[in-house]
Amino acid sequence: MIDTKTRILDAAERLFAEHGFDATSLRAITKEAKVNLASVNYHFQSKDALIEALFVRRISPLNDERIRMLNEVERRAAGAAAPIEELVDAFVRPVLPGGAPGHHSIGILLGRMYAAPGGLLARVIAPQMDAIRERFGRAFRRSLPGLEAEEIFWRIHFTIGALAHTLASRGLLEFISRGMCSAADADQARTQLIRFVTGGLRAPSLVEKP
Amino acid sequence: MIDTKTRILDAAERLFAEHGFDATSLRAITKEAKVNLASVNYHFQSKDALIEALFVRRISPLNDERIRMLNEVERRAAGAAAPIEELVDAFVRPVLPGGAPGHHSIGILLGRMYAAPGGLLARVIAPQMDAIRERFGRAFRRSLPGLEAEEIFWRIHFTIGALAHTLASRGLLEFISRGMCSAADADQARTQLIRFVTGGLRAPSLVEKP
DNA sequence: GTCTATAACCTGATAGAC
DNA sequence: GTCTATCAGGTTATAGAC
Repeated sequence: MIDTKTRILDAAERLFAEHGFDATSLRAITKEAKVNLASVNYHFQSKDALIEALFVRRISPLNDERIRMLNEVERRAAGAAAPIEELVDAFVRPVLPGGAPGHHSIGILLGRMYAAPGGLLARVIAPQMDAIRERFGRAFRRSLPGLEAEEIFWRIHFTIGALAHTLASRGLLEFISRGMCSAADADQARTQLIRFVTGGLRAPSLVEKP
Repeated sequence: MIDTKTRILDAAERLFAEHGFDATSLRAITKEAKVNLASVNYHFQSKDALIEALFVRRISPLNDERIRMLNEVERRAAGAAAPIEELVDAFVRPVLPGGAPGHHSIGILLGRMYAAPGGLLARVIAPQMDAIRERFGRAFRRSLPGLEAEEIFWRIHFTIGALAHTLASRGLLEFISRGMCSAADADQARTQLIRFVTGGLRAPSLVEKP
């Protein structure tokens, strides 16, 4: 039998992903988790704290996997600049469905969070992103020597946008393609995303070089 | 004096953008708009209907501007395939700040909506996107003859992702760049976005050609 | 740690006078 | 069209027995 705390987190993750944070009540969560209503406030202090705990549980192993893949990529490059495709793969694969063990609905919550009001991003994600920013920032600068630092930040920003949209968008791809493509196809999503993003990162600099 | 209906729409747009749909009560809206609480249910039927009306008011002129710009691009191309940069510009500029007259906070709402639960996308946006999908789909296919139809849909999907993220993301770029770049710089945002997306669209096809 | 019961409050929507 | 007053129901959070 799984313990109460974990069952609450699992149920909350599932329901938040499907209906959003505000539209999901603690009553719905405790009902889904088959636990008592008061147990949420016993194990967590509030609904907000539950939401934070839910992200913290997933993000740490997810970022560990990113760093592990990046280490592997750099090991293979043997001192040379790493191929952009492989850097992008290390960055996106762990958050895509099937990319890391034991994460289920967190992708859609992550994708939604970037646009969420209320400072969730600054409060929860940002503090855990220092190592990622440092390591991937350096790797991209090294593999994209023709770009200014500012341009690289803009392009990482757009990369995260394409990734977040792939994680969280509901039925848009199916709609624009009239059903020809499906965002649920995880292999296609990853392959197409990496190809697109790599092309974007490799685009010529906007800055005239002397 | 602006009429009540418009004042409600303006106040709702502003507050929804700042705090989200669920966290904004009708009471907060009527207070901000300096109108009576009951007038919301008189002019619109419900909160959901108000949200729909709010999008409908902005999307139509915005898509008209996209088509107008596309017409101009194709006129200049004089029968040849249009340059990708110009197609992307026609697609993104009208929704970016300053790109169309009289829209204020709608960008962040649009950007957020793609990831929103509750079928808002299917209910409100999709029905108004037929002309856009048709015209831009054809133009991109013509200007990207090396790509399969499926690949083009995937890449338009990622383009919308990067665009939505630029519209709605709150402080992420500032965070990853440690303040070097700002998403509030509309000219930079548009220029960088177009360069990145154009590179992504132009990336080589994943499909082997015989 | 787990339960019941309830406090204290806020919400969207509406009835009915003007 | 605009107002007041209110309904009916939901919400988070907590107090206190076990």
